[in-house]
Amino acid sequence: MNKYGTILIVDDNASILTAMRYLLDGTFEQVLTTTQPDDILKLMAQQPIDIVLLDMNFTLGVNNGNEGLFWLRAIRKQHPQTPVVLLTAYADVNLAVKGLKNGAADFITKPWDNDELVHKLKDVLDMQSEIVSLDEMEREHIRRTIDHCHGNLTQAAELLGITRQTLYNKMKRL
Amino acid sequence: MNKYGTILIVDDNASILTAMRYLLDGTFEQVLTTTQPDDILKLMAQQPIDIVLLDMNFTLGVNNGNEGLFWLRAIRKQHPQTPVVLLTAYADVNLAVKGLKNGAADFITKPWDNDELVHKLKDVLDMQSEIVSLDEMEREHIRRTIDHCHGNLTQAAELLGITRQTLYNKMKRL
DNA sequence: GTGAGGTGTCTAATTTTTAGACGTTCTGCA
DNA sequence: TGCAGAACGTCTAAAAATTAGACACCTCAC
Repeated sequence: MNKYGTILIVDDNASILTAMRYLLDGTFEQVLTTTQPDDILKLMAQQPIDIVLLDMNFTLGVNNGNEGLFWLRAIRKQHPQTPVVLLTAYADVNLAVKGLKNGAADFITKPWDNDELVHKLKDVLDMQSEIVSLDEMEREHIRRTIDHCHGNLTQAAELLGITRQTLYNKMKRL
Repeated sequence: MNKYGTILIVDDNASILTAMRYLLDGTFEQVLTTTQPDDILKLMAQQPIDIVLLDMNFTLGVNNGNEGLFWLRAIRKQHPQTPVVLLTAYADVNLAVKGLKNGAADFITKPWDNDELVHKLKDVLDMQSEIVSLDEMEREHIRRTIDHCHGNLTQAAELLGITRQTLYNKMKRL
């Protein structure tokens, strides 16, 4: 079975980290953990992290998840390509929704089901690893742009920063 | 004040449609409404729709929102670029979350606040209208791909479907 | 130490993009 | 209805980018 790279787990409860490490050791090549959210960006700068599992309920400071959202945004800002999965209390769906709208890839409620957790993490990584060719990306973006301009090719070309003729070329090539 | 194009509102309650039409007439150039979800794709095929406001609680058939999710998916499949905003019952956050994960742009709970509704719709449209140049999109995708390959340029070039030299060129041009 | 794989650089041929021009068609508006 | 501005479709020649292929160098695992 292929392993899934490096995961970083952030939770202020050390025993949860131990449980997680034990659970995920077989799935990931490397499992990093920290109780200090301040360490997140430092760790991510030191080495490539493939996914972050972030607890939203820090007992220190305000307990409304704002701190979790703060760190989520900080991670997203520095590493927009790294998926972040949230851990929230079972009741706190609202917070999870806020998290999703701030770019989290998914969320998991505590207490969690081990199999489901692993499955969700794998899903997220499988999803985001679909890197497409530059041509394919270009095609898709051109299609979106033309659609956005309701078919006005002149305007679409201008938005795309290319000449109208080049847009014709690219469309002909399909 | 610039108007925001065409909105399509889908709700099986005709009086809600009337209220919506009255509310949104000043904000949108054209307000289309229907009580028949079957009409959605037909209408969208006939003319460009800029945003869809979709009720999730159809009284006909099952009332667990599955029908709403079904239509959301149908819209997303045919028109992945058109934002869909969901209308759900106040209690039904779970359904809204499912909707967001199925590609909805946002959701609004019934009963709704008029100002908030208009504001959310505008937000969604302002957001998605950020079409970037082809170069910018290319840069971003290249950055993501290289990151995904942890810096292995040969592998990144192959994934992108271009030669290594071309990747060098594009990176030099920044 | 050696072989596989990645890097950085080069060349010459090919392809793409560009600016600019032209007449035609569409569209909004008076 | 007719007009003007905008978009369309097509063309040219010059400039720029991409390509395949080659070469020497590095470094890491075995």
